[in-house]
Formats: sequence, structure tokens, C-alpha cells
Amino acid sequence: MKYSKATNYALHTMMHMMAASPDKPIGVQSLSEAQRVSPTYLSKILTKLVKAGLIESASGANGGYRLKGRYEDISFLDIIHAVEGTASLFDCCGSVNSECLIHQEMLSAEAAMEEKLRNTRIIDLAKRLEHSHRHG
Amino acid sequence: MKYSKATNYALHTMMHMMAASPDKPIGVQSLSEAQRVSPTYLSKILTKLVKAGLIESASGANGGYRLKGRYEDISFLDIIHAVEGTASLFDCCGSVNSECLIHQEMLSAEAAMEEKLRNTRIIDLAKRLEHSHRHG
DNA sequence: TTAATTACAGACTTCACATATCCATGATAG
DNA sequence: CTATCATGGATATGTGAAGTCTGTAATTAA
Repeated sequence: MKYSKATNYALHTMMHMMAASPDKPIGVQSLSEAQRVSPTYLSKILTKLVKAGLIESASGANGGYRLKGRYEDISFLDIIHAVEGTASLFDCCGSVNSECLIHQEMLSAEAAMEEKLRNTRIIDLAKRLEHSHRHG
Repeated sequence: MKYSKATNYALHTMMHMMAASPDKPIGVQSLSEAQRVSPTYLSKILTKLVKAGLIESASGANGGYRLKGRYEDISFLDIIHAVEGTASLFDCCGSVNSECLIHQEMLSAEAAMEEKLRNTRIIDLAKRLEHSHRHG
């Protein structure tokens, strides 16, 4: 039971894009260098973020990936759901079992984590990082 | 990213043992029948619970698994840690990275789920189940 | 129009781990 | 002594993560 490396890459890339200028596209080549991951693999991950509507892409020369719309609102949970999917972490006895007490408690615990992730926005971390770079 | 089936088996087995009489051992054969899992595999899982000190085992005739000590205090987290291990869900850049803001936030979110799991005791669910069986 | 650049899609490989199964061994009650 | 029961190790087997490779489509620059 681990978060995938892909989620890690996605979170760091989003953080990077918010710390950099949000208006012009950045190529996957450039984005991949900071994280020691191959461009083709990172591209697969970023395509998931595109399909989730979190970023947009542009083909051709001077193309790349760019933040989109209300990117200040993007939470950890948005990114995790885009990469890992939205299925529950716990598969209990049978597909739909609303009576199982164990299932209910596990869902409740997962919801607690999700609420924390939903209330944490990438932009806030990017600002904190920028701030700590300006001051010592 | 999923909780293992083994965790599911362990939780249900503990629930079953608390609902039944806690003083006499139950064989893995009997325990496995309720969950459609092979006795040999369930045995491997229960051995983890023994090593974690949550239950005790007795070999030989009339042997089996039995609750132990202050079993009323056993939480979901105790069982999950015994089966899945205690490692963090999120591996970030490098082994020890206390400066990474993303890492910090992920640990914090995981802690929120763990706190919920730590505060949920199996015995309470077993009692609720028993109660709902007595009344309609 | 051509060439260079860039994202995208699919097939494929590799590897780690979950999920078992089987059998030998050891402990214990009757 | 024998039947019963847990434990350990070896061994499949399936699944998903992680990553590579290659062709295709889109777009810009020349």
C-alpha cells in the first residue's frame, strides 16, 4: 500500500509550474530534468492531468504544458485523483456492502485523509517555497 | 494504491473473535470458513497478528487462535500496522527529506487517517453488531 | 511546402508484490 | 502414539507499477 511514484512526479511538476511563470508553456523535456525521470514517462502522467482538466497542452514548436483556468484552487486531492483514480482504498466483502461496519469505518478514515488533501492547495506551498527563497 | 485483502481478512477475523467468546481458542479452519479464504493463507496472516502481540496461538488438539490481554483496546490501526507494516504511504525525493513541503503535507494527510484508525476500536463495532442482532 | 519540434497513443518489457498453494516440521491434547 | 493444530519455507501465479520504444498527429519556423 503505497502512493505511486507517478503521483509524486505529478505533485512536484504542478508545484514547479506554479512556482514558474504560469502563462507560457513548458516542455516535458525541461520539466523532467528536475526530477530525474524520463520525458516520455512524465508525459504519460501529465496527459492524465490534461484529461482531468488541471492543465492544458500545446503541440508543436514552443509547445508544452501550461496551467489552466483557476489553477489557484487546485488541491492535492485533485492531482491524486487524476493520477491514481477515484476508487476507494478498501475493497470489502462484495462490491456494494453498505451494511459492513468495517467497511464503513475504513471509508470514514479514508475520508479524513481526503478532506486534508482537499484543503491543501498547491499554490500555497509554491508561495511558501518562494517566500523561503527570498528570505534566508 | 489499495489496502490488501490480507488486511480485510485480518479485520474481519478480529471482529469475529471478539463477537465470539474471547476465552477459548478457535481453529483457523473454523475462522476461514466465514470469509471464503483458504485456511493456510489465513494462517499466515494471523501469524502476523501473533507476532504483533494482538492475539496468541496454541498448537495441538483444541488449539487455535485466541484474543490476548487488553483486547478491548485494539484499534484498526494496530491491525493494519501488523499486516501492512508501519512504513509511510508516500515515498518522496530521497529517503530522509524533511524540507520537502509536498512530503510534509502528505505525511500530515496520512496522519489524519491514522488518527481516525487509531481511535476506532474493533470491540466497539463487535458490540454494535451484537446489539443490532439482538434488536431487529 | 518542408523540416523541426512537441505532445499523444499503443504496444511492449521488466520488476515487485499480493495472493495464494503445498509440504515438511514442531507442538500439544487425549 | 496418534490425531490435531500452528509455523515456516519454497514455490507458483496474477496483477499493477514503472518505464521504454515507436509511430502519429499537431503546430511553428524557415
